[in-house]
Amino acid sequence: MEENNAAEKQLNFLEEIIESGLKDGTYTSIQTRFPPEPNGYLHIGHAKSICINFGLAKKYGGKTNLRFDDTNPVKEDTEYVDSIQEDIHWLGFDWAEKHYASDYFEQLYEWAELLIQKGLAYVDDQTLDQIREGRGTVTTPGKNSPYRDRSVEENLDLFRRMRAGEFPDGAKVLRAKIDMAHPNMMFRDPIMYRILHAHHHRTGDKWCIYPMYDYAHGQSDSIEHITHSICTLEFDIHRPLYDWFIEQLGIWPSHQYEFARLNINYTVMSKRKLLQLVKENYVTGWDDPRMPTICGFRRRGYTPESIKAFCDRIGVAKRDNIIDYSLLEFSLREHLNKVAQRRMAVLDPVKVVIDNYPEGQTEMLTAVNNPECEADGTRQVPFGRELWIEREDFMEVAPKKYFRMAIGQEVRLRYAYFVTAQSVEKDAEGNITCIHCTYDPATRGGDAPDGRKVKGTIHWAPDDVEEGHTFLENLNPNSLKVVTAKCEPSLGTQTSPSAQFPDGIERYQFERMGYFCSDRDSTPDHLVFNRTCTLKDSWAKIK
RNA sequence: UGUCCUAUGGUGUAAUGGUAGCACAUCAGAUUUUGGUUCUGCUUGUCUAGGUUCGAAUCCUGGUAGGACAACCA
Repeated sequence: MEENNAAEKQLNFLEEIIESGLKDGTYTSIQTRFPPEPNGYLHIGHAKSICINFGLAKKYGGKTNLRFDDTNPVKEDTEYVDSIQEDIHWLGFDWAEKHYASDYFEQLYEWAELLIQKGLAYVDDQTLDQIREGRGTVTTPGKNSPYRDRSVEENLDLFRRMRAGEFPDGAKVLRAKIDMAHPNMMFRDPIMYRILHAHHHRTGDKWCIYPMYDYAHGQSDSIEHITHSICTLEFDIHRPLYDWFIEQLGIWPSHQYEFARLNINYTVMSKRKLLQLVKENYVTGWDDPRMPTICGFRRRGYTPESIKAFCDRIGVAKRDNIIDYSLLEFSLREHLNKVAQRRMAVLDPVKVVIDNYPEGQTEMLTAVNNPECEADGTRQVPFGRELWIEREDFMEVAPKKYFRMAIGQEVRLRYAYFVTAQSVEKDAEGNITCIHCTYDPATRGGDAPDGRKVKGTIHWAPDDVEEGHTFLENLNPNSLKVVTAKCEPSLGTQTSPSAQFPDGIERYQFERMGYFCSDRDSTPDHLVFNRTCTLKDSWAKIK
């Protein structure tokens, strides 16, 4: 008990902040939010943020809102708002309230007029380049705009006319009046509104001025009484401005906290780059199984549980990090090992003939569905004189420590018999086309009554009259590899997915080969599986 | 030659002035009708130089290294 308490005491820095605020009465419950911009699909990095925001609220009995940060109509689309909601639900989270920053446009506008009246905002007529130049650099101060000292009346009039659509895009902006020499660039009269005659996915053509992130985010948090506005490190420098708007407006004070974003080695985690992969057709879509998007991982066969377990393991801190991809795979295998039923499929088949097995005979053998879950029971697999094994499971001459099939080396065909290879047939190029074996009828099921052992057990698939009716889409990190495989018939007859997978995606372990899931392109006549990941392979290291 | 953030094994993450722990990875062994799973064990770490203290990963100062900020993006 004490040990458990000690373990629970190991809090991340956000949990510490929350607990101390709860303890000193700063707030009695917490409110978080997940604030995606609907300009792309969610990726594994967003999963971390989702787990933090929803997870923290759940842990401390608070609530989490979903808020679309839709302040830039030219990049946003309803396709993205739909996919984002689907992905959050698939991960197993649900929001207390759903909002859009665009719901607050009117309020934001009124607050902008208030700031103008307080002499804290002005309309600037400078061009984009002039503004950029006037801002200075990180090491040199900026210069005041010649329009900086317009009267409150003139600013109000101009701003209203901006809203009324009297000016073209880029003609004017509304700026906060702070300090053009401030060492934090964010304070050098940041732009609050720009003119954009663009159709918004929710507000249509109602507006032609749109607020900038810095002018919208904190106030949106404030409106929703977000106690902990959690974002990534690059917004750290925005926090003083976030606080400034809230203070000048005198509104409910939300507070922002920053954590280090997720990086995974070998993994592209930039929305912009992922968009490019899709737009330029390097991949088949946002849900291409090679994409690190949530829908990509879903199609690839990852489970929500494994992604959440991963997010749990990586922790939350403020230092930059690069997580080993192997940690993601570990979390995946950990879950799938427990719940995925086993099947046998031969991805790179070579023919085997058991010469002393009666011609024309077939028999049914019993195979365990999941050794990790007895309740999953068993299934029957047809066995006959001719069958298929993996090409890499045979060598004419076995090197040291090679325990698979070789001439004269007895191996077990899983759940079937001990067999010994005797000879091979080859084609003109010298490729093996058929392996001739003998079997020991006394070893039915895979055990020898005389107690003798074999070093290796290999999987196999029965000979199939319908040539190549099963396909496998086999995923490599950098390429799409499609192979035609042989598999046991039970795979084709599966009609209802395991209760373990409420998302309706069938997932299996193909013994000794890896975890695979049915692809949405799969049909009863033409099964398509995606390889989710391989099994750990200690033989590959020995080789 | 600015402001801010960060620095603990290979990778992450704890230790909140008192024995540097956990996970992944790696390596070795045991078990195994999956070279899977499971189990056991090993190796590897406080950026640096001072200071405070009985005692510093932790507090202070300087250095070094990495990162963020100069969109009318979020």
